[in-house]
Amino acid sequence: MFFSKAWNYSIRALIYLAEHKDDGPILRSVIAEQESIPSPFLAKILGTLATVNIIESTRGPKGGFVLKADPEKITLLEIAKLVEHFDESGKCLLGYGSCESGETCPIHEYWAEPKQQIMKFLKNTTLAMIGQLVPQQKRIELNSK
Amino acid sequence: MFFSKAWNYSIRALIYLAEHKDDGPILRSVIAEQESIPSPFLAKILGTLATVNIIESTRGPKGGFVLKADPEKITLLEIAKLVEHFDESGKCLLGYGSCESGETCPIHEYWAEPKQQIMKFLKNTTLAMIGQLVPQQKRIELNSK
DNA sequence: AGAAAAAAAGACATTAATATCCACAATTCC
DNA sequence: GGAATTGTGGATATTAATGTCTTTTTTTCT
Repeated sequence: MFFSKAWNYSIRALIYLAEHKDDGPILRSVIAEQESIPSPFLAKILGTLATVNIIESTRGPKGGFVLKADPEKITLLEIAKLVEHFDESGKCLLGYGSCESGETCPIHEYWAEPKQQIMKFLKNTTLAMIGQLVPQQKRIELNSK
Repeated sequence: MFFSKAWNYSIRALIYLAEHKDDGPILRSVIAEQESIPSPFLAKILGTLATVNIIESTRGPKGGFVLKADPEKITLLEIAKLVEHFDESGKCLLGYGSCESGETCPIHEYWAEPKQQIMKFLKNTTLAMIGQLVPQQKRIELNSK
């Protein structure tokens, strides 16, 4: 899968919140159902997103979650670093120590291009870009797994 | 890390065996020490590689493991499929079902290029290519983690 | 003030990957 | 044939990610 479920769920929850930015606080239970995310697990994710002020939470009746950050500025990389231990360093794929101290191990010759593309994807893709592109209907049926 | 430890260990063990192709059977304990791989874990990996005839095992004194397959034909993808559950399908990064039924979800627009590069890397990189390029000395110090 | 709604927090369970250990089987050497 | 060596297989432990449950705190509404 390349990225964790937590990352996957985070992006989907944020897209949902972006689409309902003006509807007032959204219940976790609603996001969980609409996006097929385990509700208690989502609670933790939303908690994390709230602590770094990407979203805002309010308690009590009429409470819920609202997107606070600018979707143009939320990148996939930021979420990856937040909810999983994403390794942004140039660590060698095979774990050879020499690659980090200037002298690159030669598997880098082959890995460099894919890696660069992945980083570009994570850095340059924003929530706004995804949200715009994913029409509501297409997201209704989710994978069972 | 993108790829599992099992994958990482497999590649490194195979490179070691490729370099000692003509030295007769190599002990698991030697590979484990030289490549800093947990010996009992390596046992399982070597077992897996042996069952699909990539390597050959012999028991008893003077026993050990010998590379059997042609390094030119062992690809990184083959190992990934063998020792981890590598998902080669075009499954949507965000888990949206529509992507698999012809209509691609629009995050694919951004993910397509990195994904293609990764697959190219895995399919086209062979053990022979890595082994040739990695000089012995460079591989001595391994990452602690 | 009291009841209900909702998030927050923390304990607990499950699963998969990683790692270790031990008994067993096969082989070699004497 | 017996002892030592080495892989094989199965049981178990550890860790991290995922998933669940319960209690507490905050807020709103009556």
